[in-house]
Amino acid sequence: MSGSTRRAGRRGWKGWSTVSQRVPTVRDVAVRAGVSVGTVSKALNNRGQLREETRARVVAAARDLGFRPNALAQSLQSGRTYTVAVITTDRFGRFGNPLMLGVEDALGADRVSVFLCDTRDDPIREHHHAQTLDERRVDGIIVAGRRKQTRPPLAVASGVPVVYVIAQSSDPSDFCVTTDDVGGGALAGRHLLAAGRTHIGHITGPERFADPRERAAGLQSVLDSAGLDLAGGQVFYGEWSEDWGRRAAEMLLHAAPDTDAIFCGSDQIARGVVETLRDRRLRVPGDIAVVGFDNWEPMAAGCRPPLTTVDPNLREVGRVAATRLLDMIAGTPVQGSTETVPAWLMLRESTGVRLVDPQS
Amino acid sequence: MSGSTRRAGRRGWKGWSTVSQRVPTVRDVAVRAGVSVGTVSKALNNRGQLREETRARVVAAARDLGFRPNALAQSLQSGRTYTVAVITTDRFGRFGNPLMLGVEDALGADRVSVFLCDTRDDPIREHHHAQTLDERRVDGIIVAGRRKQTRPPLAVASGVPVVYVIAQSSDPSDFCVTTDDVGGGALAGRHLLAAGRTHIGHITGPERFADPRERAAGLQSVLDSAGLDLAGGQVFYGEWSEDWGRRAAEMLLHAAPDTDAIFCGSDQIARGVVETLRDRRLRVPGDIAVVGFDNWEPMAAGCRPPLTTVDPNLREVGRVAATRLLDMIAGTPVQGSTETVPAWLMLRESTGVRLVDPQS
DNA sequence: TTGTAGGCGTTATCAT
DNA sequence: ATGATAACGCCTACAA
Repeated sequence: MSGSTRRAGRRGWKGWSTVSQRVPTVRDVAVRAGVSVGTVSKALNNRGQLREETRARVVAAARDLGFRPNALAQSLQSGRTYTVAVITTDRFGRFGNPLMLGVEDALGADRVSVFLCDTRDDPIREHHHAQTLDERRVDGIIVAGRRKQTRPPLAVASGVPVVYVIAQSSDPSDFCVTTDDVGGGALAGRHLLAAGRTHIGHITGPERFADPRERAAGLQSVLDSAGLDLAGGQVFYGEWSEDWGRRAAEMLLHAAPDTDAIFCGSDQIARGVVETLRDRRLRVPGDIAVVGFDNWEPMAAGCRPPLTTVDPNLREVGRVAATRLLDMIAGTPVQGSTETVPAWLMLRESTGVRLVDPQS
Repeated sequence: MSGSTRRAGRRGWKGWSTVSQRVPTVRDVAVRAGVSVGTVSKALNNRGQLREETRARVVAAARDLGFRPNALAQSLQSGRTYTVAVITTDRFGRFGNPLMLGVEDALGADRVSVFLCDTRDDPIREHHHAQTLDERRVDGIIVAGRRKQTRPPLAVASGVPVVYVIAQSSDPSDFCVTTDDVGGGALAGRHLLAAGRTHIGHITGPERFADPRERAAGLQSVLDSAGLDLAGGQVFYGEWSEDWGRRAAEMLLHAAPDTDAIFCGSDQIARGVVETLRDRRLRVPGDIAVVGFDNWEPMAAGCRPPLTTVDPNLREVGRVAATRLLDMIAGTPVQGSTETVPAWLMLRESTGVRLVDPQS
């Protein structure tokens, strides 16, 4: 509970009043240390020339008082807030998590705090957030979409650095960090080829999205180089659901009974596929190898057998985005207009890799 | 890209310089409108007595200049930042998502921005964040743990309202909002009883955690009232994994072959259980009904059959926590030291509910 | 080596 | 009805 007067606003405290314990300012520290406010500032920021004894006295006074510099006042005069915002349309969805982790990796080292704004796919909300962030004078903004698409630039005051993630701005001069879906598809394809599979099918999400199309293109290019055709003669586009995975697997096996590998556009789809295979008494990876996409741990690891899957490296995407943003804030011009982060392959058992137990 | 001098700090802009477009202040608006800064403030905030014509002129000037009030300056003088922080130990995990959604539900209406801080279960990190938040003068803090346990109070300046979520503070005077796991367990139990099941088993997570114990207690109390015993004669405590669900289901069926319902401590466990049941040619819900816990949509809905599951109502927990925090900030004393949010049951097919298609 | 004063952008009080 | 001015808390020239 603990409520007491801790603010300095002239309006004073409007709540129930308790002991009036003002939060200490440089002035209080100065009085206690028997010096002036200027000296306090210098002592606490290691600036200027000060006698060691004085500095120590000030530091001690600050410590005794529990002095915390007011970041608002500091920012007001420095013009830097050490604050950035992440605007996500993702409804705090699962893709946002690794991304945020990466962002914090990069930002945490720099004492930068993060405003999290969820637009819930509502342009009104987004605009509202953009305005608020303007007013708060954030140093920079990361705009994260969950799909590869082009979106209008964030309506924000000119001059605030913005980095787009996955969904890129329609303004070609804006900078964007994104995943490598073509590369991810190719990775899966090469892995299956290396495992000796030659009849590879592909089941994925909606064709109207760019992401699944790119993944399919990556796979296709690898098959082309190997002189192979897609099992079933087509990409099975559908939905991002387990159920689609189940149904599409039936279709694929019906069209191409000799299929010996299936690359899936998501781990959810892959789970559905694996379930159908099990129902049909087909062994994974014995008869058919399966590769997923996302490396969504609980989905992929919980699968039986555990799923080999393409990890789009979202955490790294977040880290890169934040790093570039910091660069822009510092004034270092970032080169290029889009940076693509390579995907990598998480090897589990669904493609026949036998993981060696380090214990044995 | 767009980088220009937009800050007012005396240090000036250290980056590459472009057109020097200062961000407009009340002063600029005042000049353009031909009035004084005080008048601008009144006009823009609808305060004091002003001629309508003047007000309009000021508003127009502000609009023309793209004026955005500097929130830092406002906060400095008002003592309110309209900013709260959510500190989570959850590594941005999945439980944090619905929680954050609820928090934003409550906060969004009030123009309050959210700092998101992830401690990654590291007390050092937590302390560091607490200090930063102190300096930023946030109006309040929500501390969210992912498990029901007692934790030391957040080391933060006295006077900042703090609401704990799920994990409660060891200081009994601190306020906490949490889930109703006993109630959730009871809900599951009553539902299964109502479905005519009388041999109900329970498979759940580690016994050392309070959450699974409470869920088990809730189920047990319902069984007691009905004069029934737990199928298998014990709660099957284990891990939060599908694999444990698979193994435990074998054990339970071995111990009590007449089991006709299984309540699982998580949706992941439930998926494992369902898989084992399918392998054994047992129909769900025909032979055995299954109830999960979490209502983790992709897990529960992707299951075949879709999983009836207890929804711990995390979004509501977040909403309540934020609402109470706003109350505390406003000075309204919150009553009680813990508020428990009721769980509810998401009905799907794994307990025999036949969902009526609204189309037909 | 230390103190003084001005300003960051805004709001509120008190003159006018 | 409007203007001038003093805070809010801090930092940094510049003066002492």
